[in-house]
Amino acid sequence: MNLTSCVRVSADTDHIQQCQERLAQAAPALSSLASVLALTGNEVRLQMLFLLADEQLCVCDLADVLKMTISAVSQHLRKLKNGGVVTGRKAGQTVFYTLNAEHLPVLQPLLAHLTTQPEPAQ
Amino acid sequence: MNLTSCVRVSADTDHIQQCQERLAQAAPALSSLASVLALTGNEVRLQMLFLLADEQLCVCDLADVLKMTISAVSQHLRKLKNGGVVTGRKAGQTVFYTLNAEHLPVLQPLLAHLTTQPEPAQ
DNA sequence: ACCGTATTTTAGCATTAGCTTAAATACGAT
DNA sequence: ATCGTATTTAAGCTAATGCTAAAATACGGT
Repeated sequence: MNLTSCVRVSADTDHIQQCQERLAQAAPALSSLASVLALTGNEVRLQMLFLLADEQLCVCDLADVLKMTISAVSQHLRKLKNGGVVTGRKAGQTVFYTLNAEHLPVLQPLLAHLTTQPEPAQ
Repeated sequence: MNLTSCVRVSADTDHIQQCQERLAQAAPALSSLASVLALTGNEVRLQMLFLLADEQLCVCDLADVLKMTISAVSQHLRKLKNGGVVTGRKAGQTVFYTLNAEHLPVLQPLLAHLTTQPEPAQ
């Protein structure tokens, strides 16, 4: 049969449409948020953001701390930069990265979960 | 040469170690957070969570609203369920999904960004 | 100008993600 | 028990992700 939806009574079209409208209204904010979250959803990048929340760091520093290739670190930073999450400031030949103000409202509550002592889960 | 780090003076080992310790301390919370964010970082799943924050929905409803295959929706829900983000309650033959309390502290501030009118970016 | 350092970029590869299709399971009604 | 509906699962395919290795760029010092 391969129906794309159920036949249940409760599937009233009004309700479905109402949901779709709510989605449509939130759409731009939602897709912007999703792309920021996709960036933070990588463990390496989340570590970077956690560190950058405290102080600006250069590519070398991050590579040292994370024990990763400079190239790999640079590629992550590029993604974060393209996503508007971090900014690179050049000082001589080294580039210092900082959290970008644009998405701080999203980032800060997230990073807050990492500094507060998570109470023993019981 | 292919150095894994720079030779700069500012790369003092103490500082690097200090960062590594901060990371190590946050590690468990950080990797847990990263996996939740990876789940929310998908646009389809973020839409689902946005809808589920308002009311519980079944697989059919979500498929209708999102105009997606039931199978695709079900697979997204499985990921969310495995990640502890949603819970499925069975009622007859339909399964209603709800946001799980466990990760609400992370989710709610995120979803809040979607309901508040984002002021025109200027 | 040349060399060395810091960073970025490219190409290539292995792994993962998300979808489709089709089959399998769960449950209710008859 | 059988049939139809709701959901899950499995297999397969394509596209995206994250890494490595190597080349390219940017910049300072000599």
